[in-house]
Amino acid sequence: MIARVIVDVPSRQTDRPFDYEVPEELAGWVEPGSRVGVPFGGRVVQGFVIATAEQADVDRSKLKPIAELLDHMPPLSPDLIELGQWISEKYCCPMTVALQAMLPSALKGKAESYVAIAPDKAEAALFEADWMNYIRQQGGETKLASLQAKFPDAAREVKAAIAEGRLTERAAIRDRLSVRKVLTVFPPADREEAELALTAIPARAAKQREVLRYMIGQEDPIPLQALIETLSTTSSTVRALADKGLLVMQEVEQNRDPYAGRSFRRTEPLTLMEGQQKVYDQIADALDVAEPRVFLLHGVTGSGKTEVYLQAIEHCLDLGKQAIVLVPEISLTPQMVERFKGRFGHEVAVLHSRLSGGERYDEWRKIREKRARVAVGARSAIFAPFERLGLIIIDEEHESSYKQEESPKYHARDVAVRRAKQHGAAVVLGSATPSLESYTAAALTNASSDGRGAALLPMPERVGGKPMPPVTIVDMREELRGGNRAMFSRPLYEGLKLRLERGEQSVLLLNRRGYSTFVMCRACGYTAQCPHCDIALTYHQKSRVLRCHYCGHAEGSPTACPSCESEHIRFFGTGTQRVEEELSKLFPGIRVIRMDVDTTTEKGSHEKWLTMFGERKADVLLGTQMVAKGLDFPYVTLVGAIAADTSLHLPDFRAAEKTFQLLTQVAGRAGRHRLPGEVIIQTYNPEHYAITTAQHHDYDAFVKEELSHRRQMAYPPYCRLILITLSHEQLPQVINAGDKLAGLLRQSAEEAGAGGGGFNSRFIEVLGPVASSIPRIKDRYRFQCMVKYRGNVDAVGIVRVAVAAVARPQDKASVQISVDVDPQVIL
DNA sequence: CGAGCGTGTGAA
DNA sequence: TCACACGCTCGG
Repeated sequence: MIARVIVDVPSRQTDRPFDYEVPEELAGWVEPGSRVGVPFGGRVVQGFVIATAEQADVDRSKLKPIAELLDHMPPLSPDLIELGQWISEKYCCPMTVALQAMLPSALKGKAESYVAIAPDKAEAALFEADWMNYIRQQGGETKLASLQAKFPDAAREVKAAIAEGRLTERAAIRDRLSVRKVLTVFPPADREEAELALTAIPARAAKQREVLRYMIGQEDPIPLQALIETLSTTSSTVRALADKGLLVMQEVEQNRDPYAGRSFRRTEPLTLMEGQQKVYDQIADALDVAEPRVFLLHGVTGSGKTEVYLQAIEHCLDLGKQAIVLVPEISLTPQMVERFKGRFGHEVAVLHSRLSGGERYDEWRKIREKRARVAVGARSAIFAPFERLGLIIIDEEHESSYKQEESPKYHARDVAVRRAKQHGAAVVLGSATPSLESYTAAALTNASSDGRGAALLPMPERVGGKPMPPVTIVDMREELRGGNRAMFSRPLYEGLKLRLERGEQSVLLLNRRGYSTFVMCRACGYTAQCPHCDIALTYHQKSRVLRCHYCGHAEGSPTACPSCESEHIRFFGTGTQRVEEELSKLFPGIRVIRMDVDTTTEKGSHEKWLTMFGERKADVLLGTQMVAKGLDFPYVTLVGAIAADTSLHLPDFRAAEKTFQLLTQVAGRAGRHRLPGEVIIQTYNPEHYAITTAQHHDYDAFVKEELSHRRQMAYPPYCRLILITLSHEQLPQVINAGDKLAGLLRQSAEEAGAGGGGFNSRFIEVLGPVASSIPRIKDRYRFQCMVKYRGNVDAVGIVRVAVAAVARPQDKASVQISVDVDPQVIL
């Protein structure tokens, strides 16, 4: 038998299957999806079997055998292999990168070298070197790495021994992590016999007696460690009993359950409101017919989307299928997990980035081994290895965290639609502020109603008929004219004061971390820049350093201008740290929790701060966009956006969309319960449509305006985009490669017969090369080309060919090229 | 990507 | 004449 193997060497020229002989003894074990170790170019690497065959692609004598099989159960199923193929094509990445992205990183094995004493040379005891003795002690074989560590000076001798054949070398793939095993003690099988034996234990072995007596009274096996602790004894006592055959000790597989010891209160389905019921019925119908469908659930904040999700999942499980729920990383809080665990108990597997590698692996195995039927997780949970997928829910579908920034640069929404197609599953995209891509897909579908695309499910009312909180826009230019130069406008100041007096809570949003955004000399105009990136340094008050938010570079803050030596060097712009300081000045004794990347890097800290806030141990929750999402606290009655414009002027065609979404989301945090809420937005652009429409919670008005802008500028959803970024340490190299790439792209575009310009059904246009918006990051210059296209054009294919041609000299000095396919309209 | 090989260069 | 450095090719 032949196996087609994708080797784990992520490069353009090895991105194709290689054929291997399947050894006789593995014939029944190796199947598509198996993970194997194979000899490749003089070493052993990890690989994935993507197919098996009888006939090889190449001369059979060239074939090498598979060296080892790495798992009993193939980690990939055929549908995931197919999905990997699709990802690799669509997002322009090597197949192995796509496949690896679908698995927990624990399954990324590295080759390890072992050396053994050659069997026929075993009598060569003449070699009484201490390293040789060491190998013998280890049972005749040991890791080369540990030999190197213990006997650093023996390198020459060991090498010689291998060369002469006195030692044999073998390579094997070792996983980063394995199943955790715990030594566990089992109660005696025959209690009467054990009782009898108890009397036979000598009087001086009091501890042994105690242990045995305890174990006789025990129903379940308990971990050795726990036993030792409860009876304050030692392992030798227990071992002695085991040696006498009175107790059994065994390695037992242990799941690292991140939610162990936490009980979740079981919840029952709630009665749905009329609006919810209508939406639920449509999803349930789709589940019954088991055809691929996409729904866009447009529900305002607080409209009860989650309950609809839960009941849809329940229906899906009743049909004998499984479900995936994606939520943005940031809202994977215990509260969120609790809702799912509360309804579906231990059948829920939770996958997110704050889990340790081992925990993540164990949750994944729970799915693979069919012990879980619901997966709740961030982006990568879309790859949960279910066999009969019935339903995929993507909550807050507009969130940008569904797009992976590293290769493979996939968008979970697009992958979800593709997976649903494979399984005949339904996709439910939920949001209060749907992305324009999804919204137009739904609008087009409803117009044509041919069953393809996305069906729109509106839920315009809040549960309990709660009104949306009133939103006040404060024009900061007016404030300035009125003589207020502070960061808080008078209305926001008054609002905060009132909340403090009433003992209510406030949430403040500022999309800039650090203390100040830039440092400038008032005398000569010098600004502190990062020496490695073309970006201003941010001052951090606590550590008193200037830090680059792109590469992490840090330097001491200057007291005098490094350029003109003037002392008029000042900090400008406002970051979260500065707001915190200002709050303490204005309201002495105020309790502020600041949440940004600087305060939430520690594991569990995010959760800790939110719990504190929920227990009303703080008056104000101040943070970057992470405070905008999914929080639900009854005593929050004021929400303030300190500088709504921060995200409005970013060099991104989605800037207005992101601003609208952020403001709408954060506004939804206020007054969700008994106490009425209020929202204050400070801005220098009070008449901008992203802000005025957010003020009135008017999604439709925003979309109308934004779509007309997109149409004018020919941006998505009116076209598709591919952004190609080139980077290199040397500027001329980047410019050169950029020109060459753009030339090739234009040539292919022309050959594709779709000339630029206009809105004809087929077009492709190449823009650039131009310097990227941040022209240098980490000492690398950056240029970019953009490909805009519409209709039936294989733009990704054209890009792939052009990139391959430019990146040909594959030494490490060559220009790095990254291809970023913009999330596409679902159809 | 990385091992191995061929070519070329330099020092004895 | 040999040692090593560099770059290219190829891997099953």
